[in-house]
Amino acid sequence: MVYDPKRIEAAAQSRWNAVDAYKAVENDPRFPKGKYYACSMLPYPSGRLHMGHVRNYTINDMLARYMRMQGYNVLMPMGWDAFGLPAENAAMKNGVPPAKWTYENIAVMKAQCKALGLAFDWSRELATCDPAYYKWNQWFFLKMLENGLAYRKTQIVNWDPVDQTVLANEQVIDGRGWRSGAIVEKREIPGYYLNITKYSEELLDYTLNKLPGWSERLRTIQENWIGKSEGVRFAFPHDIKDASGKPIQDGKMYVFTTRADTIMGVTFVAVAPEHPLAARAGELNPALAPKIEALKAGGTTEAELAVKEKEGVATGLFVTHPLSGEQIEVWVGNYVLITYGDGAVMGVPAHDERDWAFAWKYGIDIKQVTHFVTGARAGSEPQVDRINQPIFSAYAESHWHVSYGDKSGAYTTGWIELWRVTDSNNLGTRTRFDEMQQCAWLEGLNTSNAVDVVAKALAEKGLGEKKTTYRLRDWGISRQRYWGTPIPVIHCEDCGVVPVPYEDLPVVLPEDLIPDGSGSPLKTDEKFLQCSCPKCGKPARRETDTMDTFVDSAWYYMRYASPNAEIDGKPTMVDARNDYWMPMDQYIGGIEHAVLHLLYARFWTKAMRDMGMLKFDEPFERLMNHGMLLNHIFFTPGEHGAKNYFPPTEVETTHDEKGHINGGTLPDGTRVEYGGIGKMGKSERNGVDPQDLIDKYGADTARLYVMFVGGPEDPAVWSDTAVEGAMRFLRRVWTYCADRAGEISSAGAVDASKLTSELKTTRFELHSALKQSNYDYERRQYNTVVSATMKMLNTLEAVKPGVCPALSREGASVLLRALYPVAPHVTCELWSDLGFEKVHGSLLDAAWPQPDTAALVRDEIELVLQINGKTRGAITVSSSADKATIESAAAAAPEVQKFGEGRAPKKIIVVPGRLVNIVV
RNA sequence: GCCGGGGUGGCGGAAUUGGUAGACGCAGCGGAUUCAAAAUCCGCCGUUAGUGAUAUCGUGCGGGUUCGAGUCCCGCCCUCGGCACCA
Repeated sequence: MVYDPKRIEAAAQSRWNAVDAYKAVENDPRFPKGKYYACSMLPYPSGRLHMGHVRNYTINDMLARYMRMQGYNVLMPMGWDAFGLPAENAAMKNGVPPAKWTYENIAVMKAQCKALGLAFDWSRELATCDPAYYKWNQWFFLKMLENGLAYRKTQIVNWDPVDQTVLANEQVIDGRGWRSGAIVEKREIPGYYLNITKYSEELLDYTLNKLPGWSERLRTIQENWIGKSEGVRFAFPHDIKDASGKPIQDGKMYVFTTRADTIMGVTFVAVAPEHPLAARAGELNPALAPKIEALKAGGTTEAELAVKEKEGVATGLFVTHPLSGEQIEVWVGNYVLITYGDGAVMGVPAHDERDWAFAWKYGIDIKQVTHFVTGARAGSEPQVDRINQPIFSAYAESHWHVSYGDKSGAYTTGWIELWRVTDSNNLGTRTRFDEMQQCAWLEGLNTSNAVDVVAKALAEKGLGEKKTTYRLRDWGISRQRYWGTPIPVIHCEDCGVVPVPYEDLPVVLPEDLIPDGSGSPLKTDEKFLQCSCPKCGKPARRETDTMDTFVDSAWYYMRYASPNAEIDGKPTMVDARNDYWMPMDQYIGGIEHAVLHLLYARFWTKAMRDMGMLKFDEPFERLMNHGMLLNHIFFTPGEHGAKNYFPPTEVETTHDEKGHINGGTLPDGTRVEYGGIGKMGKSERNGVDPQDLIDKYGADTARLYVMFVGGPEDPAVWSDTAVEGAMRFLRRVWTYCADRAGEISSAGAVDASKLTSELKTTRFELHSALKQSNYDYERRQYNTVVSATMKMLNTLEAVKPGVCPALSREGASVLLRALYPVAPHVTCELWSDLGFEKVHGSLLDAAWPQPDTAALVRDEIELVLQINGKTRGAITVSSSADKATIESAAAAAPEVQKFGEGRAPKKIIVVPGRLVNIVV
């Protein structure tokens, strides 16, 4: 019988279905080791699975099946991130309501998941567009309103003119909307915010110290995102008045700095073009207004890339230095951001790179107030008390280099905080002058002490204090979209904004609307809009904004853990089952969610905890980011630098003399260029449809291939021929078992004492491979797990049928179990065909095979023989040989004479079981 | 610029953490089978020299530690990812 994946896989899947094989139950007595919750990130139902999904879920599936055989009660659920923009776009294009499109996609993708044989517990499936789910988004939103964690405010927001919606900061990439790519505008709009910044410090603390199961890489990304910065916020007093005669900002221009120790070096202040002082300067001097306006242009868009040049204008307005009392001129600078801190900075050209560039350009004083002191090296310290432009030439004459940016050691013009080269032969080591001079009261202090002293001096004058700022902002969740969770509030002419009462939830989103591109159809849907005010009962209007879809994904994994939750007979968001499964033991998903989703989910968890709804601090114990799937890119040049892409399957590749791909030809002979390797995607047309793979080779081959191609976290390049190889291996497994079905199903246990030495070696190799497989399962290096199973088969095939049925039987039983998590269909089929099921029970719950330690012991072992650390041969000794025996055997080896040049051994190093090294 | 990964055959990658570098697979070459092809099976497959046994060099580059370095240390180069006019 030939290997027929279609038949085998359909049969296996229907058997699993019939017994509900993957349903997880809390405290299931079958599993003594307790729970294990392994979950993949919720997919968006875009139409069909792509290879990234296959990889993600196969990793998840291998882990789940392995852990179950280890005795854990495994939960592996699946659901759908079903709200969002693509459904609206598809609706517009096809004239079908988003709901219909979404549910149809879900049906297709669910069928594909089943075809892949993934061990999901479908009884916990959820779709975030289901009112039974999003009701709890609304419910918790109202709770947050009550607790002050959600609030409404008008703010300048990022407005995407194409998508007609507000974007979060993180959804703006290079000044453009993350989906539409349109240049983002600033708009004032009212909306709801969630107070994630309340948890900044806790989120950071856990990121840095309490998430050992997260990669360094991921924690760094989150740390940067939270962006903690400790410094001093203080004011420059002034009496600049607005048009009505009132002092602007109460006569205090605030700035934030991390280097308050350099405050005596301030020679100017710079404000953002949007700052009130800039606006006033424009009013007072109309000639300045257009120049200030021009500085805005460089703000958040192209200019960032194009114009690195610092630009500014002097305003002719002055503020007072809070400590020295000096008059300091206010400049407007294009490098000052209104969105960060107070939109103003103190300018210390001697000690800040940007300030230096700015001052250098406009001829502003540069006043140095700290310098490097090391004294650790011989040679005279440079005498510096004031930096002026000519200082560069002064430095040039000595061996003290002023080095900025240029690693060659040549000095270039640029900002100098006087990095001193400490060793002329070692240009990489730089030391920082770290003590104060010039200001007697700061003399001799290092940076951090000086900051404290300055902060104290400012505090005494009531002008400032130490302050910690974070880059993290509150999470704006209002979206001017239709296909999302309705925000449960009502607008009443008399009472204002009134929350929907809990008992009226959910506010159901009508599912039959079709957006036409002119904004949310909710705005014109009277059936949805009309309601009465919960407070006064008068006719009122519903809120038409819906929630950001990151709300949906912030807690879905807890709903998996407690579907249809209820407490005392009443429906709830989560229940005690959540505390059984959570926190999640292993979360698996793409690195693209490193900040957005993960940070929101962590925040949401902490908010629920603080409302007494759960008992843990963090949702995800361990996190794995599977690598991207890449493929070759081929194209022909089009007009205006555009490229016409061709799927790699249509291209016959050509190679250069080194064997590297350098292009290819299409079936019609057209020459195409090679565009290198890139992420599989629609735009480059280099994606591979998993359905084609399943149809052609079967799910087991598709799974085996994506696991074998590389480490789970590494990027992987697609290869057609490697897929053929995966299929070939499974066919050999099938053939091996089929050819020996008789001897395998009837044989008894191996009697090791009766094996020939050749068969002992075979058994040794089998159990060695098993040992490797188990080791690699534990560290989740699934590509070498596959290697190990291939070794097992290679070893077993070398013994002819009939030679040792007992060993064939043992081999098959080990191989099938080790291979099962990767290729569950074919192994389950063979497990049952060969009669193992009758003895050991279902493969799903069979005991994981352990190597026989006796089989791993050999009578004789080969030790590598090294002479002076170079491998020169090998010696064979008894495995029980002691050190002295090995040493004398090694010393007697002919290689010692040959390579030792007749000298007597000085030293012999024996590494047990590995090698012996003779030093002569 | 700062932070974090990573550089190993023609290719994907392995090396159980300092102990035979290149496991396993792909591609390639030679052979068997076949009327032929596919499929399958057997053998070879880092470099240089040699008919060969074998020797030589070899894990991005330059040093170092060690009996022994892909692995540890110092200094570079390249590459991927994150953050950033963040004050």
